[in-house]
Amino acid sequence: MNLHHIRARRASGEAAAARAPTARDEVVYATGESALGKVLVARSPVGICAILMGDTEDELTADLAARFPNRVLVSSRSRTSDDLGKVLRFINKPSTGLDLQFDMRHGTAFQRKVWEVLRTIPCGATITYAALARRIGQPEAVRAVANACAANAIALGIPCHRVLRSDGTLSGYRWGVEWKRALIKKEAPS
DNA sequence: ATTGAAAGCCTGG
DNA sequence: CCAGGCTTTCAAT
Repeated sequence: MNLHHIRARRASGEAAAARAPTARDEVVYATGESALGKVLVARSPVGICAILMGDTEDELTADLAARFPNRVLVSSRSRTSDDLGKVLRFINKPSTGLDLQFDMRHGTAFQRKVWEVLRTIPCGATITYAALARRIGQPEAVRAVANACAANAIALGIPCHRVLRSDGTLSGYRWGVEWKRALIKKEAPS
């Protein structure tokens, strides 16, 4: 295998998907304005690795930096405009879905199990923490499941806003319960 | 109906 | 190893 092959595999993202993320994997990001507030979208060579919400750009980039401490962060509107567009469109009309590839390599094995199940919850539907725990085969790990939801960096893409308490009430949300309430309302079947 | 405590289990420090 | 969390269940006001 020569240098060209190596370069090609790196560029394809497939090799990157197989290995653990390294400092060589740039994280490219940009922020935008949605109807509900500011949003940040970030991608690695593998896919979208973060979708964050917040009130100010500083807050958003600080959040990103905290989640990816030893990666090179690159602000680039041009390299993220497609992604950002999709996310903003999704917020306006969630029923259209979010067609993006995700990079969930950060996250423990347990967390990824939870996130995978979460991705199967369709727009307009909700699930309970207890049911989520059952689905991953660990019915007792309810509280750990909630923590896994809280650890999710890919808001909207991994729809942890569709998780409610067993009594049907709205529970916490990393980005504030107001966002959660607004998203669920927007997704509710008319 | 409310409140409190304990259980159960993954994480980060 | 320990403390704590986007929970849940159960017992006691």
